[in-house]
Amino acid sequence: MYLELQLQLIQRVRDLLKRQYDVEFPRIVVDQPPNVGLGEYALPLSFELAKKLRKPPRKIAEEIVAGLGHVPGFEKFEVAGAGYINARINRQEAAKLLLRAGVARQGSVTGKKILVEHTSINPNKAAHIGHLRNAILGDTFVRLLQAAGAKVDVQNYIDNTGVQVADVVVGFLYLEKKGKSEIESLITVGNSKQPFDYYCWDLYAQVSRWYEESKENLKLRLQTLHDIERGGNEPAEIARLISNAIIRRHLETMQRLGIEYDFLPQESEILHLHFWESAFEQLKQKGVLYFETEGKNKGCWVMKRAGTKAAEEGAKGPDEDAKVIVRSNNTVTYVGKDIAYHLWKFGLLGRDFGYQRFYRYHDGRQVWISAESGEPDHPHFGGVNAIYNVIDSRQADPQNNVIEAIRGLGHAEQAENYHHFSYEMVALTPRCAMDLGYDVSEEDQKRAYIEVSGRKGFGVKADDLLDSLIAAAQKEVDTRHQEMPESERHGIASQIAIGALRYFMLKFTKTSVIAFDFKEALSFEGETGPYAQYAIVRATNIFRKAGLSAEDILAGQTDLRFLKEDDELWELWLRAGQLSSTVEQCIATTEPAYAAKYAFQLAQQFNNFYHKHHILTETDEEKKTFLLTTAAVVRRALIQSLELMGIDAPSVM
RNA sequence: GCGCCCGUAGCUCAGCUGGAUAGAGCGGUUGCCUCCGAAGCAACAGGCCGGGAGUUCGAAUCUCUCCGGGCGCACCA
Repeated sequence: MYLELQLQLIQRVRDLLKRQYDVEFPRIVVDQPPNVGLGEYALPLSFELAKKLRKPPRKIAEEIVAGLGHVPGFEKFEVAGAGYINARINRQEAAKLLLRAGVARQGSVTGKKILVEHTSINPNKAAHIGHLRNAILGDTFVRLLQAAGAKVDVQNYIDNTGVQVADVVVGFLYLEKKGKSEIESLITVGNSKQPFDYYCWDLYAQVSRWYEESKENLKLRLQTLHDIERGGNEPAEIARLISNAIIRRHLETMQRLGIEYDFLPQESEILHLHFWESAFEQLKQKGVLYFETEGKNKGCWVMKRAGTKAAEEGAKGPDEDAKVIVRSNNTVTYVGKDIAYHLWKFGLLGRDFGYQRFYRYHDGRQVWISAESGEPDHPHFGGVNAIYNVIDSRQADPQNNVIEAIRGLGHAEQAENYHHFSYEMVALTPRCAMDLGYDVSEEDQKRAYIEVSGRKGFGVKADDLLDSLIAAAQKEVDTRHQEMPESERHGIASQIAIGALRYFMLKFTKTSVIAFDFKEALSFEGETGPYAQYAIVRATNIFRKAGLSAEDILAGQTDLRFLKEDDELWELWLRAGQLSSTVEQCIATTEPAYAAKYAFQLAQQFNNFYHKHHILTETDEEKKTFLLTTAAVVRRALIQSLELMGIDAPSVM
């Protein structure tokens, strides 16, 4: 509701400026006045116009107000302060809009086909808190795009032929002397003391230490890596076995959080289906790559590194800054493979994966995985308008190189629609690390935070964290709902735990490093998911107690005149009406944290309202109906805002 | 050396496409459950917005510079 009116207002002002002053304003800034008593929109544009028109801002503001006349949906316009133009919404009309706020999405991404890649954990160990931030950010962004009317494919890239998988293969073959069948029995549920991804977590850390013992050990690593890349040998078969088992574990872990995928493209197929050869031809043809004949990169195919200045004509010597794409031994680097993969995403490669069914969710949704020869009947992936890669900020350089390669091939539009959804890492506070029993050097103890490291086996596993959260939530539920059957209490505890975890990962902006702290993450009070869930439960209880359904109340009649008289109540409605502007804001800035902020603030305002107005004992029937409608409108907006973040609204708490 | 990110209340963070009195949560102090559930509400205390200079009618927000912290810059992925 808020967004629609804002767009209408901007259009009217733009037309007026053109007509009255013959000026074009590319971007008209719209703020909100400090309090709703002054109106719902504030336009500071007269200040900027003052220079151009050589008139005092107040004078300009007055002229604009006079020129605007009546705008549908608005009550009036006023000049305030030194020259603000404040716009007042017609509250009753706006409220009617909000009451029947159907879906009718109309946003910047409506109808677009978008690919979001997230999670992309190396398939060699259990998922940890850093991976959770990635997956939760990605999944929430998917939900935001879908809410705005986009068609979204969710992909989880699997680097199944890289060093990390090779390391675990080395661990099994040379440290534990285990063969295929023994590994198979470790994978099979019931045959091992711990889940396979946990087992590999420890083995991976062990191998990393073992490498430091001798150069010989490192040789085995390289040899194993080459075997896996080539395929058709025992290490490669074991790698496939491990990778598939770990991917299943990751899918299960993420499923606990309500995170699902459509397609798992694997590096093995990018190699074996010769995606690179096709990309290489294009890159050579367009001159994006050139063969270096001197300097340190002699004998390699290289490209100009993104962000570096183009070498001037007279510059002597080779561009030592260049990024190597094909090594002098003719093998292709990671960025090279990534270029090919991203050409595929945009449908520019001229090749496709084979597809096989891999995993099926309870709701029937099917996850596909890449294969050399796939099933004949499969959905089509790739060939999208825009992509978002949820990848941590440390990979900004390689990501930019891929973008520049695509631009260099002449695909300027695709390069513009290639978004590196960059976020900062999750780290542990030294305190937290020591509590977990890790040895922390004196040097590290002085730091604000220590990076999580799979290689060192240093971190908090996703499943462990979720288990602790569920246990903590269940303790609370148990004391409040002794009458409930255990399974039901567990279900609610899970919803609360997921709410707490997902909200925790979303409340920080992407650019902020999360210094993980158990106390904060395990909290259900204050700015948390459960706080917002609790507000919904309170609203639900009102309707339950009154024997009414919130849906019926929304469909029924109510006297909206109270909105004219009470600024606080109107503010609540207004906030509820800002849900779609929040979605747009999140998408435009690729920042889901705004959705978290919005949900919390709305819940806060609702709790305030709940405390102030005792609805069920209200004696004025008209007022009572209106208050019930208010609760229903806010409840619906709260539920929708939590849905955007993948957080359920429990029936009770 | 070059590039990116961060520095706002005791702690953790919002606010940064310049705009009206700098916000929240936690922690601290103090109130509020015969009343729709207190996982809640209210109040108080707490800030040269890292330092300096500049642009502007106006700067936490933009520019420059310095200081402090983090992360990148492989013929690794």
